[in-house]
Amino acid sequence: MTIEKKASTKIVKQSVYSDTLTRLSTLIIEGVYKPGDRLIERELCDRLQVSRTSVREALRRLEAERLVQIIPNKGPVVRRLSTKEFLDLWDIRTTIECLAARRFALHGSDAQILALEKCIHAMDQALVNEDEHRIRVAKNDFFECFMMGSGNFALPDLLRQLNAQLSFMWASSLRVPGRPTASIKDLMALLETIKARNPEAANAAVILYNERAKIIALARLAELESEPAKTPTRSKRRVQSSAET
Amino acid sequence: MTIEKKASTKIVKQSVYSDTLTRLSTLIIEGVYKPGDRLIERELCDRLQVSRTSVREALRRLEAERLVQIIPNKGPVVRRLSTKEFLDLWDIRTTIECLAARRFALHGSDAQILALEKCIHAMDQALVNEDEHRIRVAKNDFFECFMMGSGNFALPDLLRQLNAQLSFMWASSLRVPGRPTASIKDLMALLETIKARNPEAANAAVILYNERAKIIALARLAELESEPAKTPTRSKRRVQSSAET
DNA sequence: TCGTGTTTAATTGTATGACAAAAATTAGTT
DNA sequence: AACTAATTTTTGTCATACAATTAAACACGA
Repeated sequence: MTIEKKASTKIVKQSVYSDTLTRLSTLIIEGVYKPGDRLIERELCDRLQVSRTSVREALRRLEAERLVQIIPNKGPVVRRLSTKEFLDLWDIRTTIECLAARRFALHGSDAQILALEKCIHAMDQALVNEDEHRIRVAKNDFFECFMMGSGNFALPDLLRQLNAQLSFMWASSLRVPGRPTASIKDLMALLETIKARNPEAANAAVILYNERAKIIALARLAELESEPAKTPTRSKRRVQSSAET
Repeated sequence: MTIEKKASTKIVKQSVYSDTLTRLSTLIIEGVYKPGDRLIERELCDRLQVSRTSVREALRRLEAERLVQIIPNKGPVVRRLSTKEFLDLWDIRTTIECLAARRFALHGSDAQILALEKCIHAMDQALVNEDEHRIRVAKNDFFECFMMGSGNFALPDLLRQLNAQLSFMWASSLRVPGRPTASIKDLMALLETIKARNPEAANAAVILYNERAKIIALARLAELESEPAKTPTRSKRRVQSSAET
């Protein structure tokens, strides 16, 4: 198995496609395009300065990752989750994390445990500073560490995909006052079970942590579902101000 | 002003893209293109009679689903699994199935249980007749039922994706004499636990069944790894008179 | 004002041609 | 056979085209 090494100074020229993919998914995950929004191809071409070919290839990829839904003859739309779909995904995510936690507790190296601890602290810091961007990065790092520590190399990708789908509430879960601290505590507890090399406890810790986070997320979801006065495909030209229903 | 009548024959005209996707993934899953094989775009265009545009979009999709790996400047290749990767995926699959089994046992309707039973019988039949194609169909049906019965609508897709990745040994696991019967027995046992509405037993049944199947799969994998006549280094290939205009 | 049918514009789905850059193959030379 | 130069394939990307479909704008009668 080859492990790729990235030289620090080396600026890797990405392909137009992969570049487009990254930028587009960022636009979605960061909420520039919101669930339900149409993604008009030409508009994306303009914004990203790439050809329709590349945009479409990126869209196909995002469709596969369920971030975007491509409706025949109508085009791509940012995927919107029903509460049911949300819960289904959450359940899977929890299960996956449980697997990771058990394995981490069993096989994780001390170095990996240390790395995980650092990630949690970084996240704590970011939360204290209320730095939205850093929080996101820290969360990603945490999950990356968590999954890698499990020793199952297919997990990071899978979880990344699940998280992307759930991303619409990601950035927001920290807006709930008091929650962040609680989150960190939950993660600390998880860390302890791993340190103690106790897979069953780790499993339980993940469930607990996910159960609590789910409640917040559900609240956020309800909030989202009530507010969206979805503008019917209007361009920048006109702004529809009237609210119906 | 043409009034379309689509009453009896519901032949839905698929898009070229989705058609291409299906056909291409079938070619891979059924082993026409084997792990490691290069997928030359123009070749695929010829074979499938579609434009490069559509082929490339389909390939991007398959890349996202990890059936194909697109190597920069080299092109798409049918993904090949190392033993480690295989085990990692298998572990995830088992976990996912466990989740499904527990939920099925808890929430599955009687009708769904019945459907599952039918699927198992259909599979049994197909195995007895040694009808390769029907076996594949039966397996798909079984998993579909199994996942749907769980009530988690995100599961069928996820499992389908995992199975596709593991597909290289799918068709073959039944070649091992004696295994099929054992498989069916394992599934019957699982069915019983679900009927008994016993989630923990169902969980255990899935683990058992997966553990046994894994052994077969691993053997098959070793077999595959030893035989491939791939040419990693430069090899001289004799070109017989392949003149062609 | 409100449908409701019609015309017009925007958008998607797909194909084709083009071309530089990177790889693979062939041919030529030692 | 080993190495290198020349040639052909193949990829990655863009631009253009155009039918089919959908959405928007418009017009008109109730």
